[in-house]
Amino acid sequence: MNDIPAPAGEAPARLRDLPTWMISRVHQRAHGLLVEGFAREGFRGFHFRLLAALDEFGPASQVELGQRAVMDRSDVATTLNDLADRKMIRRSVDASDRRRNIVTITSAGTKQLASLDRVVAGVQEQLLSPLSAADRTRFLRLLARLHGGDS
Amino acid sequence: MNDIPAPAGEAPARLRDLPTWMISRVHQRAHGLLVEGFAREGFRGFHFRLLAALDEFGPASQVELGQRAVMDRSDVATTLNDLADRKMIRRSVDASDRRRNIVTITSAGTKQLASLDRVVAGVQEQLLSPLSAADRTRFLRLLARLHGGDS
DNA sequence: CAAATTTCAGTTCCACTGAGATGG
DNA sequence: CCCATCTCAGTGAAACTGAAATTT
Repeated sequence: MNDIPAPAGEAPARLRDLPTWMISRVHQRAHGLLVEGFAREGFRGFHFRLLAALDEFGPASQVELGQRAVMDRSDVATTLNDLADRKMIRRSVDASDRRRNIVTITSAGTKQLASLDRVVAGVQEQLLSPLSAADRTRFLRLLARLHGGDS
Repeated sequence: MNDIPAPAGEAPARLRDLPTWMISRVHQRAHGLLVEGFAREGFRGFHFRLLAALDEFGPASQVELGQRAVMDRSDVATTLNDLADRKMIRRSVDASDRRRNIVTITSAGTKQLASLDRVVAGVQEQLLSPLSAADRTRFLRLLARLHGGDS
């Protein structure tokens, strides 16, 4: 995914010092750690996102889940198929609108989510490890202001 | 690339508050702005990265360029083909090792690079616009410490 | 009949891999 | 003979698109 080891400090200053470049590099690293962590448990980020949305907001339609977890409708469908196979979610038809599936997290799903939560927490720790607790707070506050600015 | 409008504040707190999530969102936004900006000039990020590396380090082999610009050898080859078609770089065989191409930026390339520099600067400004000058400095300093921690 | 939801197949885009060609 | 470099075709993953099936 575009990360060649790149002996530190070799990139042109023109790139190296760009905010967008640094953000991109940090993202690459975070992404890699997450993929690796999830894979160790046999999952992917999409699984986590959907389980987290279900856990936090309760049963929901697939469209709603897609909005919550910021996922394409198509990826929601295939990821839910996968989660259903593993008995971590259950689908039932919405009685009040039979076009709709109501997706519910199972207890196995809740249990797995707790385990993935630990993976995710470990990655945050790993990623932020160069910063002191106070600096992490400062960094995250600033990051939140950038992030909040998205539409 | 995974960005569905997502009415603000809908994501689960479990995701929304994660450093990795915020970084990912900021990266998506930055990436989108860059792609859009480069496209307006008829280029892509790869073009900019290679031109910047050439401008900063002078003529180089393709392998070297790949390391500088953090690009796959294959992407280097095809992107250079493109830049050569547009007369922005020139390839010549290294006399001391005829397996090697020496890639040189042309004056047209230098001129185009200046124009892409303006695009890139505009994106940095846009991305960081929610922060004051002082906060930008703080943010970038912290970001650099995370970024530097990569191997 | 028009609109919404889910699903599936197909497309597109991107990055990487493997191997051939050239040369040291 | 083996290694390095460049190139290109092919592979695989990821996300999106279009359309069918179902129901409102």
